[in-house]
Amino acid sequence: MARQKAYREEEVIEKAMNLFWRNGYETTSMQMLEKEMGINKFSIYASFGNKNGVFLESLKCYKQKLNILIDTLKQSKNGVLGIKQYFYDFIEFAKENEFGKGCLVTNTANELQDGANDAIKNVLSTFTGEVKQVFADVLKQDASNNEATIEQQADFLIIAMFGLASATKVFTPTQLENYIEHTFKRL
Amino acid sequence: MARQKAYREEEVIEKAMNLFWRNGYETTSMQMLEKEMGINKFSIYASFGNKNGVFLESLKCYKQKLNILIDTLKQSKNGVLGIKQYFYDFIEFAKENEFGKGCLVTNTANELQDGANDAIKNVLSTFTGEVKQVFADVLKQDASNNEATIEQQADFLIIAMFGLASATKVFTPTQLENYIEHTFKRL
DNA sequence: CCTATTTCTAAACGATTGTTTAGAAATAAA
DNA sequence: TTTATTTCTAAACAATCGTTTAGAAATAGG
Repeated sequence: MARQKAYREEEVIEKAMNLFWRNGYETTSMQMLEKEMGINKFSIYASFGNKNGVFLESLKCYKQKLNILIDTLKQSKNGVLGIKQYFYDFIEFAKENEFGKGCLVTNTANELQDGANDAIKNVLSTFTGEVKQVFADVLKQDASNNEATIEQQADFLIIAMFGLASATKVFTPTQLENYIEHTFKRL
Repeated sequence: MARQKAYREEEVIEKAMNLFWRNGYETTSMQMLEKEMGINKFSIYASFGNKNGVFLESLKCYKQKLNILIDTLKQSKNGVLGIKQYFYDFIEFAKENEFGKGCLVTNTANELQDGANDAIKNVLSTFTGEVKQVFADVLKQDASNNEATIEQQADFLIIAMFGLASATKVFTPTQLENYIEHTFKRL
């Protein structure tokens, strides 16, 4: 063998993920990634193939971080109140300054065009489906919900969550709180 | 005087607007604008200054189109049901193929970074404020609503609308309908 | 018709994009 | 210490970005 890497891939990919999270895919250039990750373009390409590869690994990294919130939701026994708490937890998770930076997945969905990379599209739809399933499982805790209403409520909540994620980038904390309270008022 | 323009600015800006609406600001290049608007780069710069100028005019054009829906809402006498109808009207307004293309304003808000153009930022916040005010005015039709609840409901609805606009790009018509029905169920 | 003025064509501008590459620096194994 | 292999630096790649410009084409007023 020979010379050894001067960086750990899990460490630099987390820095890349934060850059994509704040700036989006297109706005984040290889030059910015070089600077933020602290390694040369050569090393980036050697480790991740290309910009798309860096992004796909960043999505994995993001999912790991979000899974902490989702696991908390899975373990909650408060039914729909657990989901409400997840909404609040997400706001904290996405907080940057006064406003938030949204969700890396929904940000990407918003930015994505029709001709976008299929691998990325797959990650996005898989991700959304998984979260919706967790919502549905939690809603099942209330035995009075039949299958059809659970499906409808889960669909409603995943779109509400999608909207909230985008809203964190533009609306004030008070407005977001107001939104969550109204969303769960009669659910 | 001398040679006359071979195009009408209101016509070409509508084509530009549709391009921005479908593709976003960054993804839309001057080359694409040239092709879609049917005029040369020179003419674009002569008429609108630069890419940002084209975009600002496109936002005005978009607002004119959306104002038709908003005027309908203003004239409705059904209280919150008028707003619900506005939500449905918007989905139709944003429809492209199976999915929608969102709202040019909210798409831009999602795409925008902190360092973005101030003129654009102003248009966005002004626009959001105006729509929220229309929501509030309509909610006042129900005399049982006091000022505080009107403010809260208007805030809730503007975020719900913001989320719906983004959601049209990703979720199916059935899911969107489900979302609207749940949103207005107990309002 | 001539001239002044404007629009249009088409090429080029410098900067930046994502990606590649040649060669120096480093290090494990012989 | 030499050698083989890998990482790293730094420069360059072609393509595209938004923008500018020189000159041809067109036309209203003299």
